Order: sequence, then C-alpha cells, then structure tokens
Amino acid sequence: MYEVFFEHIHKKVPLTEEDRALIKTYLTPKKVRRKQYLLQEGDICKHIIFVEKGVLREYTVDESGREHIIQFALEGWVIADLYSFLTGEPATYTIDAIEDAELVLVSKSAHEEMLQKIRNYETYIRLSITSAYLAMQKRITRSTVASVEERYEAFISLYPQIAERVPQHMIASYLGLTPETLSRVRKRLSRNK
Amino acid sequence: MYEVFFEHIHKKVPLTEEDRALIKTYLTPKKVRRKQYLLQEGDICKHIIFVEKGVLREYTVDESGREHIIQFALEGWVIADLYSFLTGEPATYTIDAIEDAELVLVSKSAHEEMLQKIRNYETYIRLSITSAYLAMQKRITRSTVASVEERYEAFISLYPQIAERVPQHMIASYLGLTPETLSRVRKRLSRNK
DNA sequence: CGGAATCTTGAAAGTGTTCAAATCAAGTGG
DNA sequence: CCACTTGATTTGAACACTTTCAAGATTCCG
Repeated sequence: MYEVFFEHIHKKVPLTEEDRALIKTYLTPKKVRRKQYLLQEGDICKHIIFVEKGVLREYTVDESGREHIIQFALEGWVIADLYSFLTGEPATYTIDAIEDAELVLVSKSAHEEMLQKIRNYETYIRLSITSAYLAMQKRITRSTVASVEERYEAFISLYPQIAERVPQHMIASYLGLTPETLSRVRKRLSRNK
Repeated sequence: MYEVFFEHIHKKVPLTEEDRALIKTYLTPKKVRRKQYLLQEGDICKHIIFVEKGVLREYTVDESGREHIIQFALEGWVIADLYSFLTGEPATYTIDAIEDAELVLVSKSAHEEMLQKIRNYETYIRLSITSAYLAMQKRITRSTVASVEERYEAFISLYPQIAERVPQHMIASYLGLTPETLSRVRKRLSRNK
C-alpha cells in the first residue's frame, strides 16, 4: 500500500524510515469507481489526491454546459483544486474518475502538519509544484506558438498512456478543441504518413 | 536598497533580522536600460531576477520570427527561465526590459545555499511558486473558457499597471492575438459602453 | 442484444489572421 | 526645438481555420 506514492516522493527527496512511518499516519486510502466525483464545483476541496492506480480528470463547465479539461492525473500524479484547498474557497473545478481508481488522500490538516514537522515533505512539495509549474508553462507556450497539429502530436508523445486510456473527445477538450476538429486533425496527420 | 524585495518576502513569511542580513549577502543589484537583454534564448539562465523597479518581459520567438510573450514582470515580481535555471539547459525564453529597471539577482549557488540554510527562504520559494502556479492555471482556464473580449478585460482588471505601461501589441502577444485583432476587440468593447 | 457514448463527415457560419496602407505618437540628431 | 525617422495603432478586404449543427457510422458496456 502507498507504493506508488512513496516511490514518487523518493524520486524527489530521500526519506528516512521514520519519515516514511510518520507520513503514513497522515494518509487515507480511497477507492473510487469510474465516473465517481471526487470534487464538485462549489464544494470545498478538502484533500490533495494522489493517484496510485487509475485515471482522474479535473475540469470546469462553462455557461453553455461545455466541459473544459484542465488536467488529467494517472498513476503517480497529484490532483486537487489547489486554490480551493489552500484558501478554503469553493472549488471552481470538478474532479472525477475516468477509470476505477485507487487513491491516497492528504487532508489539509495533515498537509500543514507535515509541512511543519517534516522538512523533506516541504521540499517534496516545493519540487512537485515546481515541476507542475514548468509543465504548465510549456503548455501555455505551445498553445500560442504551435499549430493544432503540433500540439496534438506533442500531447501524444508527452502522455502516450493518457492518449491510450482516455476518450478522444476529452483530449480535444484538454487541447481546447471541439471533438470534430480533433477528428479532422487526426485525419490530416494520418494522411501525411 | 532591496526594500521591495524584502517586503515581498515578508508578505509570505516572517524574517528575523539575522535571516535578512544573511540573505542580503547573497543578493546582487543590477540596473538595466530599456530594451536591454537579461537573458537570450540559447544562453543558460544563471539568475533569478527580482524586479525592484521597472518592467521586464519574457518571450519566445517562433520560426516565422513572431514574439510570444509568456510573462511580464513589474515591481515585486520574479522572473527567470526557471527550467534553464534549474537544469542548466539552454534557455528557450528571452528576457528583456520594457522600461529602465532596477533588479535584484539571485545566482544559482546563492539560491541553493539559501534553500539549505534558511528554512524560511525555502518556504518563501514554495509559496511563491504556488502562487505562480495558481495564476498560470487560471490563465489556461480563461484561455479556453472565456471569449477574447473577456480575456482582455480580465487582463486589464488583473494587471491595470501593466496595461498602462506596456504597448498594446505586447498585450496582444501575451493574450495570443495579433495586434490588429486586439485593436478591433478594443473598438468593439468601447462601442458597447 | 440494445441503448448510450464515441467518432466521423459534410456544409454553412463565425472568428481571427494576413497583408497592405493610412494615421498617429514618440524618440533622436542636427 | 524642429524635422525626420521609427515604432505603434487603426482600418479594410480577402483568406484560412475552427466551430456549429446535423446526421451517419462505429464502438463500448450493461
């Protein structure tokens, strides 16, 4: 239990056995089914969610009812409405499961205590958010610099596992396209090969 | 000297006088003129740049020579090609001054030493990058959910100082539009008021 | 098996871009 | 301080690309 979770931390910082044991006392495991919500817009985000197994997504719904996916999370990824989690404001995003999933939850109080008590936990969080920031920055840059074709291909090569396990219209949503446009983009790309 | 810098840190974490004195030993002041480069694509980003006064911008240039601004930085903001700074890889972004500016530089060795020696510095960095992450996430969300008009108005109300001090075509670049389109957007908006 | 979800395709409409030119504002050197 | 050059903004018309709406084909799942 928590193997993927600790492996993920271990990639960023070394953990002593005590640290590890202490951290375990703060964690809550959770299993969810496909389509199950983990957070709904308007709720307060009470946990940081770590994915041990399965796939989640985070998205907003605009006035006309369209979903805009801002993030996927599969094994080894972290997901939350961070703004809501940190401030206690209602969430603007919804999180649900695309596949049945096994998760590890970290509550706000657990998070805060660990930040204080375990220096390596703070370092882990700092490094994680830094990676997330860099990934997001690349994403923004690509969205203005690259063509739709290039953005799709970059997505496929960056996240092949997501592309395999997630329906195409959700990838379209993530890329900011309609499903129809993505379908046509794929057709164009396949013709040129 | 360094007033804005320390004020900015102080908003996130409390600093003892010793911390403050110690941090000062790691800082390098720098003045630059309008249009002067602080980092060029291909160089290695050797410093985190804190803006005491003036305005900087960070951008990439695509194959057809068009500039895409990914970030502005004015008083109290931090800017760098973080990926290049952290990994030592060549920078993909260029940073230059839009106005004459007074800066505070933190070198990589200074940054690393401070992270180790000053717990509050690590916390400050963690909180800063978290804010930057949240801001960027909102930006991505807006870019897919909101209309061009809404994005422009959101920009103006979020960053009125930037709108005042930066030429309009740079705001267009930041928003992912051509200068012509932004000009027309502004016209549409002013007609409706 | 059967209904729901997903993906594809077509035609029309909408929106931003491109290219060119005119106007306006600003900075520089004489 | 003016004249001149350069940069910035605006406007127009044609064009390119994505969306919208509708419908058909395919796949998935209970």
